[in-house]
Amino acid sequence: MSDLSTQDRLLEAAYGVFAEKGFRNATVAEICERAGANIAAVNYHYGDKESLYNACWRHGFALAMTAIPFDEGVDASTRPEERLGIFIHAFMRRVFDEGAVGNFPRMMVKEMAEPTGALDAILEEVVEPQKAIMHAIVADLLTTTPDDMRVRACGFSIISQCVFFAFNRALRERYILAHDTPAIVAERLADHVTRFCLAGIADLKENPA
Amino acid sequence: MSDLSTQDRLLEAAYGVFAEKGFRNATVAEICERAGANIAAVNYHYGDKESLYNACWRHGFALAMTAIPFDEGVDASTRPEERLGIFIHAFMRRVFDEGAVGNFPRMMVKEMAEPTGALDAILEEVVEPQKAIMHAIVADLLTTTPDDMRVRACGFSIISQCVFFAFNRALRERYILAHDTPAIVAERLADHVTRFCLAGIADLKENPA
Amino acid sequence: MSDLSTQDRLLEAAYGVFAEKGFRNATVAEICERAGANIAAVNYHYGDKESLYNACWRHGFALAMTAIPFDEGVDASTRPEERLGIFIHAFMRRVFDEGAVGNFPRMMVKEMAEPTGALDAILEEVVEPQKAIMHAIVADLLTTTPDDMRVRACGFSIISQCVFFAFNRALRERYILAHDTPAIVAERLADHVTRFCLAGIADLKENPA
Amino acid sequence: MSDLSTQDRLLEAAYGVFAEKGFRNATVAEICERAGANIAAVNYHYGDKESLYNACWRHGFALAMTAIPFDEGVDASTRPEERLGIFIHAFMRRVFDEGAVGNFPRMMVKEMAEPTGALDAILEEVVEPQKAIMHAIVADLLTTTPDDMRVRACGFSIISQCVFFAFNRALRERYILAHDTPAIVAERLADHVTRFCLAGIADLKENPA
DNA sequence: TATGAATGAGGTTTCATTCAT
DNA sequence: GATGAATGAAACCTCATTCAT
Repeated sequence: MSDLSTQDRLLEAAYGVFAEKGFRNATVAEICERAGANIAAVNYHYGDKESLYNACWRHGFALAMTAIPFDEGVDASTRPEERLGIFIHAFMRRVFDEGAVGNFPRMMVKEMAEPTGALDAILEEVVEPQKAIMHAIVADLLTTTPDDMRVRACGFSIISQCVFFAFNRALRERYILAHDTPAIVAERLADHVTRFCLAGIADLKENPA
Repeated sequence: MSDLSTQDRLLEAAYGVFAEKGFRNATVAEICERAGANIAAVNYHYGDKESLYNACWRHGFALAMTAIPFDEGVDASTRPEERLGIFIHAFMRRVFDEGAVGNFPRMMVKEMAEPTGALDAILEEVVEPQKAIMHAIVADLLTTTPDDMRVRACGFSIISQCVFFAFNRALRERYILAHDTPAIVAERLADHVTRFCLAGIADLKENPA
Repeated sequence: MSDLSTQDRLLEAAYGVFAEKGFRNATVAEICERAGANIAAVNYHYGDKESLYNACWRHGFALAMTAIPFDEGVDASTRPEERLGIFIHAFMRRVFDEGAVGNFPRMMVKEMAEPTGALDAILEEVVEPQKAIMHAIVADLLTTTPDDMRVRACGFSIISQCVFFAFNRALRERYILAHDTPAIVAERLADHVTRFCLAGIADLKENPA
Repeated sequence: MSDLSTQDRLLEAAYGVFAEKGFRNATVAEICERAGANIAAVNYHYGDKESLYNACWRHGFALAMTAIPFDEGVDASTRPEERLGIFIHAFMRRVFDEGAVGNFPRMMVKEMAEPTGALDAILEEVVEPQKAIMHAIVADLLTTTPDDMRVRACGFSIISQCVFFAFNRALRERYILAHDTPAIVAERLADHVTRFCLAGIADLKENPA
């Protein structure tokens, strides 16, 4: 087991299983087994499977935000190009993390692909804050406001690239050089995406449609 | 029902259900019901649920490729910038299609997020051919060969943006202006992605790392 | 088993078990076992336990009404005293029936004591029709209309006596001479109740409050 | 909570829950929650759920007998007609009581409808004493002895009417004018039952079968 | 060729009870 | 004297698959 309480062991086990299999494919039995707990433990500590799932969202969100914040080293003097790079690098490091932090984008992608009833709340509480940060940066780069349609378009371009490799391990293994560590791959990919997007944004700024 | 054979009605029904719910969440009962067929029909005609799922992949792939090919109007004289635009527009039109064609990227995203045993074969048979087409275009743009690392990087940037809105309807409705038809949204988004990516590729070409 | 279909065997088994134990105390497992059917049979044939319960109500109602109608031998010339006797005797025979017919009042009493969501519909569909018949008779006896408060009062007095011994076997065995057959006991008790009530009604008629 | 000991709070809570839901439908968890006690409190203080149930019977019986005795204002000179009226009024007041006293007939009816192992003891300890009192009155009215068959028959007629509205609230609300308070309804109903039964008994006395 | 009935494995949840503290 | 955590049995329900016809 571990030195954690049963309730916390359940949370960690569930977080891993949900990230790996999604809500429906995950079974309470497997979660309990991984946590070294009785089959009825989920019900006792969390009421039902869905509440445990919600608890995992809160747990993962806090974990990811704390472990890899989007504004590390950022201050008033940081240029927007740099801030965008920091945002993308942070996102990419999360996605390629093979531990608890990486489970968060994996849960995200699964929820997006096969939404449970929790999707709306998640979009609101998890996606919106991150989007706001990123849109502010892009608006700076375009010297416009966050509600500019071009900001939204660029925001989508950035996010979609950041999210892509959270899909599954097979994808990562197949399309990325396997002889580098995930951390290095994340770094290189983030560099690429940052540069790629900065070029796209610059083009949009210089030549308005 | 329709004038199709039971076997074909099952295929069409299953294709829709799998696209909507993914493999595990789809039930044989619902598929049979939608097909106006007996509960035993799936096993009778396809052996088991998984074989039907595989048949849906082949069905959807052929359908998507035929209905919206990647090279419409392309000939030897078409410039690579234009060919990339055609590729991206075709992809986006598939993703935003609300009928049978759109089911294909929806199945894709679900399979990516929660892979079944079929993932490897799908990557090989479905993803690789599309990737080859697109990598050839990008290689042309970069005046290099398709195995160039920069080609792979740009390829990933392009694909990830094309795929994003296949995730789910909630995402589309939340992040895209709702007062336009899907076809118009697809068009605009494809324009944006094409331009955005061309700028990124041009940057990579002009200033090699 | 028997020569009935599984669906019908389930219905009969469930009818008996619900009458004996009430909705909550009855288990799907026991019903299936008694019916010689698989544990999943209830779900297959009736959807869920509650729907089977509702089917039992319809089954029992039809059975009781057919086997022991309230108006046997009644025609236009039958005097209300006699009609009341026939009503009470029929009711009492149902209550003391030790077979399928008797299960109906037993289900009734259990539903009354520990209502499920079905109570309201049952009161409407089962109780009201019987009440209407009986109130008409009492109104005749009192030479008034069925909505007269005295009719309602007498109706309650009659019904409560008819229902009482549906409670449980222990009650019947303890408070009724055991050396007579249930049929004979029912007969005697019905005679008593008829006479007792006619006297009460007559008193109400002769000396209005 | 209250100033009672945990044990007594459990008893009161359980008494209410058992009366409302019956033995099986009541859960130990709800009882403990209502009592502001720990989930293990029932087992700690009473051994198991069934023993607590038995304790509730004793509690409720004492409560009902003390709060609304059957012989209030009765002395040697009280005529049997009046004594019957007092008995019926007391019974009816219990049934229509909406507090702790009313819980007793409610438990009674539930136990009758879905007997637990406790039924026999309850019949012996609870029902028999009340029956003896009432039979003595009826025997007086019939100028006979309590073991006369007619006494038992009339006793049953009386009791069944007294018990009826203990079934459930839905019944009361549906069949009784709702614009009167329960206390007034009980009074009127008791008047009716008393008169109705006296007439029935008188008839039996004057015209022996 | 096709079906409707039937099944067994496995899922989530409920709940009285136990146990270490 | 009392508690909170934990448990095992058993309940209902779902679903892909099988089988006799």
